[in-house]
Amino acid sequence: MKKTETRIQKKNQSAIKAAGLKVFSQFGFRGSTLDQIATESSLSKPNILYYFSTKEAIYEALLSQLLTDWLQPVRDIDPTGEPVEEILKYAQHKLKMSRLYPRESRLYANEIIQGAPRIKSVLTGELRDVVATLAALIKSWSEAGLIRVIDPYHLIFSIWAMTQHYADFDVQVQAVLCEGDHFDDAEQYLEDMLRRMLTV
Amino acid sequence: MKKTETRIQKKNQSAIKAAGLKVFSQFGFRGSTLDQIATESSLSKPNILYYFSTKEAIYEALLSQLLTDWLQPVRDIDPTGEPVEEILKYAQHKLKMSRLYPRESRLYANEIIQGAPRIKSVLTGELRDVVATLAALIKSWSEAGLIRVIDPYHLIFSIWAMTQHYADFDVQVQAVLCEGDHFDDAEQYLEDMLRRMLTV
DNA sequence: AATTAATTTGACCAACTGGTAAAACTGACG
DNA sequence: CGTCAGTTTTACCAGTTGGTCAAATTAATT
Repeated sequence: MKKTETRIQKKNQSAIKAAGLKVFSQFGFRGSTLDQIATESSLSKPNILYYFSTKEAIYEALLSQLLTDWLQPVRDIDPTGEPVEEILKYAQHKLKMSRLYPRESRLYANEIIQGAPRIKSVLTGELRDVVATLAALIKSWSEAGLIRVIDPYHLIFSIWAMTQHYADFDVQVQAVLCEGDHFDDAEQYLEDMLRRMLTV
Repeated sequence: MKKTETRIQKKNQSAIKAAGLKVFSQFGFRGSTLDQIATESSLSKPNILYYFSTKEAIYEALLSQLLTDWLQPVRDIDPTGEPVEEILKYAQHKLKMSRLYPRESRLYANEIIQGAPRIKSVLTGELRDVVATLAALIKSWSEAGLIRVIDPYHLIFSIWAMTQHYADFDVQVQAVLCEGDHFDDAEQYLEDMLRRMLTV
């Protein structure tokens, strides 16, 4: 039963998490060091370990919060709404998250690429269920003739792949195109693609 | 002027590269250790350093070979061929590489996510040029009325994103769907999508 | 078989790793 | 002011890291 969270605690914990996000998202769990996080957060290493008992605790705090935010937009899809618009809205939300929180996206990408050792149970549990529900909804829409017949799972994968690409592969996008923000173009392209794929 | 490469040299160098690929693709450069590569290749650590002077040398040997293989399919696109089929063929080739060489894909993904510190010059050089040429070709096709008007760069990005997704995020795909090979379904989905996007 | 070149090993190192312990400091509150 | 929980620092540790070196072993050549 915790009640009092000092103002200092709040400040330092969020500073550590911000620094951890920066470091972990770039180098992955094993490639990151407490010293980097210490430098980045302007705190001493033992001081960090005063708030988080281990390096892993920081990483897992970040991951668990991430997973919550990650799945929410899927749950926000309205089964009674207009199908094409609902899917479009979801894709746009996902793209906006890539734009606003690219580090979170890269942190997640790193974890998955490394075989998801710390969140595999969430993937086969919560994630799988949420996606199964969404896939069933999409299938029911296409059976009702509201959208074109389409493999719901690969549709979802394509939305994930394309939206996250602009966060995870940002340096490549920046290298191929000129430097700058390309999310508006990406959104337009994505909308065009999804409308083409979904309208009967 | 090298000519004689011992049979032992060939065997060990390729064993080291195979082990390095396995380790680096999972943990990234900083998260991987020579000891892991040594164990994986069944060679002693000093023996590895007899063939590659540093850990970085192994990593860079892998990366440079990868970049060559990576860009070739783009160059193989025939400007005089049937546009939709050429683009489709390219996407299928890319997907097949994800299927056959997922580790290479993850190695590349790791490098890019980490900011591409060792290949940024290739990205803004060779890659950018090759992609610019392809984008110009696609644009000329759409101007000639052979394919629908479409942003060539984001088309390319969407192909990259979707094909690489099945290699890089394999654990997630396996978790959401049942275990098994989903590349055939992915290919079908991708073909459907590209035809919808490209046909006038 | 002898000699030479190529390969492998064991012992070692300095720098860095995650983490600990206790002392020293700080700030809120009676 | 005193006190005491909350916070920070200094010094430290054992294990791991990339890498070296010379000696020992093996393979190729004469």
